[in-house]
Amino acid sequence: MNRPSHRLKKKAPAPSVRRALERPTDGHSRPRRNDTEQAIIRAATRLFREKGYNGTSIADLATAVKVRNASLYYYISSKQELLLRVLEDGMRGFLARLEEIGATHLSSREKLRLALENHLDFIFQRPDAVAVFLRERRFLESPYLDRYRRNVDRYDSLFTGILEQGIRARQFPRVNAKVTRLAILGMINWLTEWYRPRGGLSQAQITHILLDLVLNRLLATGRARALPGPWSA
Amino acid sequence: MNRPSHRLKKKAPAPSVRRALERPTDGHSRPRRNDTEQAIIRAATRLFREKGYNGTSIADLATAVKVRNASLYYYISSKQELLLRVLEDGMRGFLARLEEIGATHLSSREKLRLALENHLDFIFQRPDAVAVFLRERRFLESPYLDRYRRNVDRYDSLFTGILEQGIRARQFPRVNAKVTRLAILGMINWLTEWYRPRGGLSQAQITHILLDLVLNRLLATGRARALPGPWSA
DNA sequence: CCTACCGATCGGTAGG
DNA sequence: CCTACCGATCGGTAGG
Repeated sequence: MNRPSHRLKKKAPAPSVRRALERPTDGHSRPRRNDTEQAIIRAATRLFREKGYNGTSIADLATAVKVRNASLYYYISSKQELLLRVLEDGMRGFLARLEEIGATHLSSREKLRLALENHLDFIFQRPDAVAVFLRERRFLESPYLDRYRRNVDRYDSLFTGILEQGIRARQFPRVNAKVTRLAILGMINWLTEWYRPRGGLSQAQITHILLDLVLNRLLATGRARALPGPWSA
Repeated sequence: MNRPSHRLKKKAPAPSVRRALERPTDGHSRPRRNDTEQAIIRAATRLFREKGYNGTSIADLATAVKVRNASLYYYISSKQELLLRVLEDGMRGFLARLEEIGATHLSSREKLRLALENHLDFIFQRPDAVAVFLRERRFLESPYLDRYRRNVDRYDSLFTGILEQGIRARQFPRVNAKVTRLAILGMINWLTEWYRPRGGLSQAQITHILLDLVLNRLLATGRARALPGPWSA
């Protein structure tokens, strides 16, 4: 494959000029700093999911955002810091909602239902962010890791709290809390590996089936067994 | 940090010589080709799990195996081929056993129990291989990917077959087979993310709890509910 | 946000 | 299984 000739001749307009030419002249033209920052984080999220953190180069990201490699360092200080920001951006809303649920005075069963719905909604709405969280956070190193670990711990402890409270209150059967928590998270998180928007099942169907599996089967108390839903066969 | 001086002086013995000196002079000294090949594949499995495929360099691997970078290419033809061999090495025994189980004339419930035990045994015995299979196989490219895909498909279809047969035979409740299969695999595969040999639970305990969750709760028919085991609370 | 540039490392080859 | 070597790419910096 031939190199593009402007690599050699250095005659073609630089990206910023090209963008200005392509941009509609309707007034709200120049992207603000925050817009570009957000664009970088979202593009990185998508690329990190697709190619992995270590498989994504700064050049890949610059191409996706349509700036020069070096320009990215106007917005981020390192690739590690970018990973941190991708993770925090992805986690923020999710964790806030889980905190709310934990703070209500609903029954453990209702809390768990809401927590699982929150979890599933999030996977459907930001699948790339969740996949990066699950697969790539292990590549975060000190000092970024330390700052981030609290988020993960908080998430674990909120979830565990709901489950253990429910077991103590006899709203759930006397299962092993630790393994059951991890089993439930495994069921749910595994969605990021197989869910595709054009698959045979809608988001509502999948949510219904999984909630039924967890609440009415895995954690059935022997009393309240729901009827099978329309999609359960 | 200072470079080791032999980098500059080129006086220290080369690795092969050093190994010969360190080797006990008891007769069975020189490793055979197959031994070295196997050592490479096992070291790669461990490194790919620890650092990811893209995070592991040929130099990392050469260091682990104690040969020069270039020497690895006497045994493998490319990093991609190495990944393929790591995956095949990890999958072989597992798949063979699953085939055996599928070919028996046991009930679906018994087949599923054996399939899950096989799956769990494998995670406990070869955690690195399973983790690499789950996380890194997506980095396998054509033409290696094509050759490998059949293994994955076979594994899926064997597992699905057992579950669907059991649902048709009314040995399992009328759950959605696809989602339930993925939920069970998620529960089990998630083990690779959290199991640590020095954790609070033994392999036997975890196996017992997870089998109880799947067979007696998730797939309870309403008739046979096992008593809670000694570790279930 | 750009041009210009860099040392380190990457996977891999030639030839023995 | 080694020495010697390579072109490409890596994440990142200087200076504007």
